[in-house]
Amino acid sequence: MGGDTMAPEKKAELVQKRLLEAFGEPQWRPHLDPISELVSTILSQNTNDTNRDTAFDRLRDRFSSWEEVRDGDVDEVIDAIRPAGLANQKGPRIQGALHFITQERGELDLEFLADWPVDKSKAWLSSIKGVGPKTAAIVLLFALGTPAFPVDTHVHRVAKRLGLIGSKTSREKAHDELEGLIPPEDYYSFHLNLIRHGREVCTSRSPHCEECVLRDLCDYYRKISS
DNA sequence: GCCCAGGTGGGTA
DNA sequence: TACCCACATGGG
Repeated sequence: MGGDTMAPEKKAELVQKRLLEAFGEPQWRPHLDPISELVSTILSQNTNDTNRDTAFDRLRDRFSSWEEVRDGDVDEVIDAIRPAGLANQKGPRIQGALHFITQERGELDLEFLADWPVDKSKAWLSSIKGVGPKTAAIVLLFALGTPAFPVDTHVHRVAKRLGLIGSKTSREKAHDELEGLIPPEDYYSFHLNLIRHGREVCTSRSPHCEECVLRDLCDYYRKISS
């Protein structure tokens, strides 16, 4: 109670605690190298994990390296990634990103970003067409272990309902707001558990089920129950 | 058929 | 700056 008067930092701390109790500490999954993570994340945009993985595997099957994807026929790339949807956009964007990195760095590698300030890395990645704040943050957090907090549709929806961010805060702004609410060492677990919560508990279809451990903190719940 | 899925860039006011 | 929209495939 009093969730609406609680300071956002305090509420975020409580949410993190409850999520850890409910789901545990997420395992650090064996992540992809940064280039593969970037391609995989572009493929994942506005689609589901199954379609992303199918498209990613097809791409790896048809090309033996990212250099070949970069220099290959765009129609072949598009055809390979068709299962992910939006292939006509994602194909050229993937090739464009690989070209951009090569031109800027002289090679197809992103490890150098681990030594850059996070904000600079974000800006650099976001300057690539097809790479927005979410994709940039995923590459930085998952593949490079850099403290960036990715905001996807689940994180955005749940964070708004909890009042961690304003009800009209855009997804883009939510990145900065949420990064200020939690310690960087919590980004990984908070991100994954918030998404798990958004997928399995407070989904867009069943926004407030009985077993939600965050009910008393949820502005949306208070709204619909008053 | 309809809705949703770990977004982004371009256009418009 | 802040909305609005096209983009496209697969599963429930």
